[in-house]
Amino acid sequence: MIDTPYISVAVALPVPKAYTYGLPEHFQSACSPGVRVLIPFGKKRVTGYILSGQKTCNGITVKQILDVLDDHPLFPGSAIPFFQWIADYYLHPLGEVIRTALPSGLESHDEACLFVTEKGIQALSLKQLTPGEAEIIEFVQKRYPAKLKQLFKTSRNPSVHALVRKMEKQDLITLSYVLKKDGVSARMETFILFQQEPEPGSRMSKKREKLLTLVKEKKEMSLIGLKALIPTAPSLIKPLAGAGFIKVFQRRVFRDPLGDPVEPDRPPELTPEQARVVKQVRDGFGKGFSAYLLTGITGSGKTEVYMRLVLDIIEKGKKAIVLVPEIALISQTERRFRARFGERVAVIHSSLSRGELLDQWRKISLDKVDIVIGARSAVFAPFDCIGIIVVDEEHDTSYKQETGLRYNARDLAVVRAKLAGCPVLLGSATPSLQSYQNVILKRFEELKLESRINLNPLPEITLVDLKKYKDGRPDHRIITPELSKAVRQCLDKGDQALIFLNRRGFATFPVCGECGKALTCRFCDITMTLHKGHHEYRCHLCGYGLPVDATCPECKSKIRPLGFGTEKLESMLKERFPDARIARMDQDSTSKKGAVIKILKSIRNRTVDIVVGTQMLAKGHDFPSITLVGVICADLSLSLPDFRAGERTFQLLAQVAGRAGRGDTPGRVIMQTYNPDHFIIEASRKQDFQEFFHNEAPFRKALSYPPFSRMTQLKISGQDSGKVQTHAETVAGILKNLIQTKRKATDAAVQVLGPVEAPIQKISSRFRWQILVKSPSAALVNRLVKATLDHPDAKPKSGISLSVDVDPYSLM
DNA sequence: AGCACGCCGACT
DNA sequence: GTCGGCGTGCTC
Repeated sequence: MIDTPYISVAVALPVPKAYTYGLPEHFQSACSPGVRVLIPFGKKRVTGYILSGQKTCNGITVKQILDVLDDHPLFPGSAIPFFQWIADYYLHPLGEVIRTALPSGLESHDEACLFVTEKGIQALSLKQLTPGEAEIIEFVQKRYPAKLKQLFKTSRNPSVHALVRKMEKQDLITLSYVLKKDGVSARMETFILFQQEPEPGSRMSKKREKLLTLVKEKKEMSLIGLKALIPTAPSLIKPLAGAGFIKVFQRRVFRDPLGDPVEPDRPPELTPEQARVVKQVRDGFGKGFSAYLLTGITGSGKTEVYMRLVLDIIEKGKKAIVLVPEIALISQTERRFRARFGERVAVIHSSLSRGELLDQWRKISLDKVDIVIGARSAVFAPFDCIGIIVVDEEHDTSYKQETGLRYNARDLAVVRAKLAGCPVLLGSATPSLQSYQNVILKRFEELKLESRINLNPLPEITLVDLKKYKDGRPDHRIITPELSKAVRQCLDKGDQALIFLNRRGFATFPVCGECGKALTCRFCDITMTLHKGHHEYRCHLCGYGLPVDATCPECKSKIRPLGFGTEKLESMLKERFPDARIARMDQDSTSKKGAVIKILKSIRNRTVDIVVGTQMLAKGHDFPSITLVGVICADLSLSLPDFRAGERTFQLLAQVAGRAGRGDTPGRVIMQTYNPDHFIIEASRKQDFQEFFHNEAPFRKALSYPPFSRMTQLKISGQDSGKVQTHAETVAGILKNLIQTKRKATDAAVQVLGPVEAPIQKISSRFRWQILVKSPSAALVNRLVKATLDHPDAKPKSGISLSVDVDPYSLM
């Protein structure tokens, strides 16, 4: 309920501010913050989000809202300061922030559509039209409504734009705006309600009688449920309803995304260590914001700690948000929460359909659940009264959204907890440098779990120096004799092995046999990868493909398939271990729906002996019967031109190694590397986060990289490489100018690096340049970048786009 | 974003 | 001389 004559509305468009609209009295009762409204904006109608009521319109002429789109707010009013914080911090329009936070497919807006007039139809049948005109009329007649945008996209005629205008003037066609409906809506189901008994002695068919008895027993049944018992039910209900015995009505139901049921579990007794950690966090309940970093090796029971704390919070009548990394399929953690809390959990996950996602969202905002568990977007869950936020595997890169609003859900979890005045618990076996630095700075409190549950020993990790095979048989550089022997032993014992290689495809470095040039993508600045299974070379950035028999574009000679990925590795293993059943898990083998489940099931049911895969294998799934893990090349990601390459490598290796021996038998890990002495390889061999941290931190500090500084990256891209460069230089010029003029006002140092060409200079025919702004003060970076973006000359000219990445994860 | 208003080149 | 290109500016 809003009882003011005006409302402040955020528009789901890239406009920087909120707008004031008139609120007719008959809409007031349906309105509150978080409800969507249909508003006239410029020439069109668009979706807006109500932010607040307003007593005055401050003297501006306002328009009235046209309609109210929800019967219940999509987010609580308490979330608005959170959204506003995000808009300010990430320099993103508020309306777009809200749109990103809400389930997709909720925006309705007008679309320009074409219609043919009488005159147009006549002209067409009298053949008075040019072929171009006739084509447009036929296009419009073929689809209804005919979207203008679609016409522009499909037509090969470059001057359709002008032609359409001309035809409109001649009254052959008309243009008007049609409201595009919501992509998804609530699902309705038919229910049957018992009304009254038939008169005694009245005659009725057996089937009708049976149906009536059933409904009477249950008082109310869904048609689907009834159909399971009486297949002909749909045709029976009409006459019964006509006679007044039953009533048929529609009611909205929730789609069930959880599918297969999960066995409920009982909370086990906590280890003394777990109990201590739980107590420590619990003691802070009700005392406002506090942040904890829970560190503990794989298998030390972090999930159980989360579950206890969450239970405690919901018993106090508050809500909990649990964030987990985005992985293919539902993770082990999600499954365990469902097993423990059942119906009280909503799951937000990328594998949900849009409709299912909307249902989960409604369940949350209608207070039907107490816990939300999900990937990064779950941080926006529309709870009003949050008691705890948990971020599992807080170092995981999937918390960072890499398109549009480039937020980091782990950071936002901390902000939301601050605003909600509740604790936030970040957990990881391999914390991010950022979070551990926060422990050192006493912003976070560290909680440790040091022993493994059941006292299972950690796997034994052996390094194999690949340098000693560099002049030997080429295949020994891929599968070394040491690894080969270990796999053989593992197979002979009837155990399973996991072989990890973070590179997919068959040949990853196809090179011309004559001129020695690498086969690169036409549209991107990278080498293509040979995928034998798909019979083509593929670009991993834009998807462009070339046939397997492609020749060198320069000299037309044969291409030599150098370099190896998972596909080649799989075939080599098949050759070497012909008796083993081998499965491969990477983006290529799991593109079909249900493929991931199939592979995971075959691992669980032990119908495969060796599983080969990329980092897809390393995350989130539990493989109790794997006793051997082989890492083909531990240094692959070490040499990337990115200051976080080392951190990522350490986390990945530690995680992969943790897959070995989670069952009763201790595991073994063979890690092949060209740099056995590198501190990152050494630290991951020992699974020693402290060693990694104390070696990595000084390097970051010396170069003033995060966590010792804050940075924002500006990315400039476009098809014309010259224009991109010019604009990048313009923007950098504005930045440097601002620093000059503001120098006296601040003593904190700011560095501007660039503009430089991005490490990958071209993706999908777009050239890329970047500028990095770095300073110990996040606020200063924020102010500077904001001022730069506000400068009129910074606005990208046509064909150029400028995007802002605050706290970038990857500088590629 | 999308659309209108407003200033410069190739056509009647 | 106009039609139509697309470069800035606004949308309650």
